[in-house]
Amino acid sequence: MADLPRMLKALADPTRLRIVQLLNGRKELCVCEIVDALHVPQYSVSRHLGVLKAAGLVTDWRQGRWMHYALNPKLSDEERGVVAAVCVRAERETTARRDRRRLEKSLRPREEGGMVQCP
Amino acid sequence: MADLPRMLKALADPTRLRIVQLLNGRKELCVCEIVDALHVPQYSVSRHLGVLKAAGLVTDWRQGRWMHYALNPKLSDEERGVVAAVCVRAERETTARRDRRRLEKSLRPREEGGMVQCP
DNA sequence: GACTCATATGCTCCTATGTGCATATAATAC
DNA sequence: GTATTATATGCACATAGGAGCATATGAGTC
Repeated sequence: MADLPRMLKALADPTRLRIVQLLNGRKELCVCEIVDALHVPQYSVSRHLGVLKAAGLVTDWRQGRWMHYALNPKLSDEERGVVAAVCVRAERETTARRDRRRLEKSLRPREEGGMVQCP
Repeated sequence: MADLPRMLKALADPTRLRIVQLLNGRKELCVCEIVDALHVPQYSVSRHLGVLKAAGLVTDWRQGRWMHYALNPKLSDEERGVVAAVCVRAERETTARRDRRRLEKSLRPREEGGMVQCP
């Protein structure tokens, strides 16, 4: 929540934009899934998630060893509007499709195989 | 036009946000009108307009001594969507109302008085 | 307890960005 | 030409931001 410039600054980075796109329309993701999807170092994803959180764009919670992230449900309608509009525009980027494909790939085994993944 | 992070970064500054808000829904403004409305040094407004232009958000053209700025008509629908959503959210800021009021004030004499203002 | 997995963070380096001042440029008027 | 008005820009400074590496923390497992 809070100030718009901070929120826009948080969105104004290619990596963070890709993260927000993945989270948009999805309930939640844990860090490792984002790392797999983006092919970006873990420390980088973690840092960027920190920025998004500081800007009020996402919330996180712990479940066992996994940290889950989701778009902040407390965002106002206007703020959701901004995120939505940005995501629509971002869909044109070539990375969008690719990230989603990789995400699905890493999501499936965790969901199918009953292994204790993100329990 | 072109890349989204650049566009968002351009929007991610309080002063530039105020400028975009003033331009949004209006045909055009010249620099001095913006300076009057924002109460910000001329060199600052000029610099910020440069950033907005470099990001493809605005276009400028000269008319006599006046430089006119307007939202870039070449923005795609998706990009207009972003700008619109941001402006909707920005309306909540207290500065929005104040800037517009000051703008009207400096606009009126130029339009009424037939003096050669922004000819 | 030791070990492993998932994630966060301290540190350094480098680059980008905003501010303020003074000054340059560009167009017009005289 | 000089003067004036409107706008842009060079420079110095301070500060923020991102990348990369190593390491710390936290939660389970054995």
